[in-house]
Amino acid sequence: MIDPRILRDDPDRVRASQRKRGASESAVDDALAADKARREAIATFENLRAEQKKMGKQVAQAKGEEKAALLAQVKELAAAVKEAEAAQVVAEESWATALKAIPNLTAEETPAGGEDDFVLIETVGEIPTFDFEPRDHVELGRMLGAIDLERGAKVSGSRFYFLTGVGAELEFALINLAMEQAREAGFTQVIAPALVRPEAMAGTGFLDQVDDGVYRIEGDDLYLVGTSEVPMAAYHSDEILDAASLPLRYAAFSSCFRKEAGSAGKDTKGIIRVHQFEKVEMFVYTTLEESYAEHARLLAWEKAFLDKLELAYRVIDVAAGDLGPSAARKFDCEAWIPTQGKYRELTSASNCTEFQARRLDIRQRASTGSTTGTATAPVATLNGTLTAITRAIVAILETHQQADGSIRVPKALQKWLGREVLTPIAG
RNA sequence: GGAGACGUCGCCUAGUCCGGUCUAUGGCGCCUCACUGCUAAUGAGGUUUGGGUUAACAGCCCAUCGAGGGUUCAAAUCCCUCCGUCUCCGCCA
Repeated sequence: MIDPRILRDDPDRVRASQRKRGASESAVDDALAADKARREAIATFENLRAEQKKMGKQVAQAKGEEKAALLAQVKELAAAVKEAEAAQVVAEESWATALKAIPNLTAEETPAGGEDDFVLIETVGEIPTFDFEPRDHVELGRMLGAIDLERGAKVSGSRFYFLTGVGAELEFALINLAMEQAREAGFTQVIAPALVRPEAMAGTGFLDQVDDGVYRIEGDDLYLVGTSEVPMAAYHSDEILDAASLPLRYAAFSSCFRKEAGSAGKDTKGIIRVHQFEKVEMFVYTTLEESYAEHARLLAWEKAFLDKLELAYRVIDVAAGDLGPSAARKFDCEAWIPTQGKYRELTSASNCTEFQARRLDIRQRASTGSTTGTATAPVATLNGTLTAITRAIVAILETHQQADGSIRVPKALQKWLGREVLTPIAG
């Protein structure tokens, strides 16, 4: 959620952000009104409660008739306190609801508008050309014995697949390469749970997507994560971190599950859009001040990884309307997919500033204490994909294919794959 | 899955049986100051978190004893539900 103080002191800034996203400006006025009502309810309750406490002490000391008289008096007060407290709870809840309806404030640099209003930051690598008709990843995967879509559908349904043989090997190689890079950059490697409680989902802003994006486990109040951003954001929830320990950098591996209910008919072929895949996600806790530089670093690490895969890609500054509720700014890296003739998202880096940290109550405290006490402040959270397996495989197969359907293995992957070329096993 | 024990303001801990003087005890750690060439030791003070009010990180007030309900004039303390930890049993990669 956004900083309630900014909402109160500078509502125009929030309105401007809403405009940029194409989101409702009246949400700002609703939240402001709710804030006012909340503070009034708090004042009413607290005054009554203070009086009740004072009288309670008199009751404890009084004896006999005096006590009986006080009791009768304070009983009435107790009813009023109860009522005021209930009113306060209601006011707090509607305030929280109104506040949570407002997505994160967008960064100044974030372009206004929707999906097509992104700003191109740079294009890297040369778009591959072929002196033969390139095959798509479905065909190549079949020839290599790497991707089994038919049996995926038979066993689990559409948008499922088996990675077999070199397909499975490719996944492990990509993960090893990603984790090697993460380790060298100082990240702590993590295997994260793929099932989380509703609070974790809500804290990262994904619970709203529960109908068309997120799987819920029937009978248990658990959700399958769509990204390890969820468990990693909730990892330090309800904690106060030592400022000296920041930044905390994690590289988390987990399976990711997505319903894709809203994307019927999109990417129905192959493994571009699937219900389950594995991913290595960078997740960073740092200060708000440092978050902007860290965002740039995450992007640099993503680019370094795509460079190792020897892919052609572009980097875009995603427009406000396409950010998702948590992010203030987001860079997508999109790799060229030859048979589609366009760039497709492979990785993505978001700066969520304090938005998630406020929801999940993750704060920092300066390590040098003083007598006047140390102030706490929400941390900033950022996330960036190091590698999302299925799309990485699509890009690698299609980009590095040769006329006979064999695949030239990028140098950095050779060490982990143990060979320089992947050879078809079937025509 | 069954039985039991437990959860107190960084860590440990008193308090819970028998509700009010709990404005939550003490120790450790940490912070500030004093003393001393420096450090250590010693002494004094401070040290949960959030919110309201406010010019204020001053003062005052409210909440907070795992979380949420309930009983009561009054709950760390009594009752219920949930979460978590530990021990034993059963099952199982």
